[in-house]
Amino acid sequence: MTSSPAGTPARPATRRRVATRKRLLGAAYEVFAEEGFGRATVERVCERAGFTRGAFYSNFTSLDELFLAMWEERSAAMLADVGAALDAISVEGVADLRDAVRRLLRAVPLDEAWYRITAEFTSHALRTPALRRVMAAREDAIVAALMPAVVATLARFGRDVPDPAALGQAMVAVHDGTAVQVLMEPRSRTARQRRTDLFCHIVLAYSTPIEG
Amino acid sequence: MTSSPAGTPARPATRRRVATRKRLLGAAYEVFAEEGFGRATVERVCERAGFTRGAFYSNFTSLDELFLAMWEERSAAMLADVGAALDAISVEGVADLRDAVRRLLRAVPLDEAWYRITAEFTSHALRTPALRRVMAAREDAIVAALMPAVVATLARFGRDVPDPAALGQAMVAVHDGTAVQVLMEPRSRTARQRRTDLFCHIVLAYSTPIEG
DNA sequence: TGTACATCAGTGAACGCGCGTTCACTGATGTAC
DNA sequence: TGTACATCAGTGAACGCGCGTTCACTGATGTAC
Repeated sequence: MTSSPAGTPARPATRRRVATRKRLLGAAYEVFAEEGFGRATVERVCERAGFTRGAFYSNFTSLDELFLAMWEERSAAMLADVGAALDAISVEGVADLRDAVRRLLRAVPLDEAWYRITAEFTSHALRTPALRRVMAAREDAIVAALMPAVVATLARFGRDVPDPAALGQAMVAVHDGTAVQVLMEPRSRTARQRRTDLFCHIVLAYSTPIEG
Repeated sequence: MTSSPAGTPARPATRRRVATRKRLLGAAYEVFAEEGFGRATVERVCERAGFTRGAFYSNFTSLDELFLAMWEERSAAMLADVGAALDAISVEGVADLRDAVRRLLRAVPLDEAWYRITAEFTSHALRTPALRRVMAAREDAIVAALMPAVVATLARFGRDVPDPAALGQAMVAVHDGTAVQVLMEPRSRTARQRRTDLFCHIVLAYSTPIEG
């Protein structure tokens, strides 16, 4: 996934280069979130990062490449965060299922900037076959990484999940679908509460009581 | 919602003008779907419609205005279509609840171009307060227009819906969330089937058996 | 129905701007002694 | 640790393109008789 081809690139270039890449990736995050994918330009990203455009071309070959690199970095980081939060929940004491769901949802940050980037990436991926595969792979990775903790937590409340993959896909869909609603009406408590309700319903619908 | 201010504009301009607007709106639909919101240009839209750029400025003041006009027209049309399909379902004989859900989903076209435009609009709306309101209003209209038929159909299967608004919001969220999944993996039957399953679960979770 | 005229709607050329992309160059960084 | 040198990384100027926006103009459309 990094830009190094077959041969080992020894050290990942110089410190300076690493720092420059990092600043460009950070600037890309902000600019893509603010302007949208189509409106983001090399010029704006470099300006935000405090470089001239030449610096960009010395590190990336296209905005697409930069966007993808940024997205992979961020989504991997977010997956790790959520995973850790989930593990914490499954260890900590939680009162009941609804409480567990509430904590789970709090663990997934409803960051507007990140959501915008996701939406942009989705649109773009629908237009670009290679990105579709990247996105599908990421979703599989998310489901694979998170479901064990979800299943474990449900087991502690006496519930078995016969088809974890189906529950995973349902949770991702419901998360995405309700995230927009909540972000569109940030003040509305109703939207947030209904989101939690919906998650509880899903979790119950996809699990069965363990006998004994 | 149309561009006429307070005073009645008598005839809606000349036939020619009406035809030009229509062609521009159609071209906008295609170009926005293909290029994305940020990459669509006045030049491309006019080229697609077979006009020079001047024609655009004679009819609209900005791409934003054209986009919004197009979106409102299309989403209203789609709402009407789905409403009609729903009414048909609630009248026709359907075997069971799952069958009703399956027909309902078939009534909502999973058109990729339209989905892209929706995704673009969502991203854009998140960045533009005025558009947020437009989008929230549209969602309310969708729920208000469709729920009566949904509730009626459920009643025919002996189920009561205590909170139609909550079910409506849940259905919209699940529709949007699963639509991406299905469009991302168009060949996968699994995705489609899980989508139907999820809808069935939701419908059951938000309704209760009628006594007697 | 046909003709003459007025108004309207889209044309196409012009201007300028922002940006993508390249590249010779310079200052920063790392290495060898 | 300090110095000399080689390489590397980002600079900034230059070029050109695509596009937004304007506007005088012309051909199309509608109206009055």
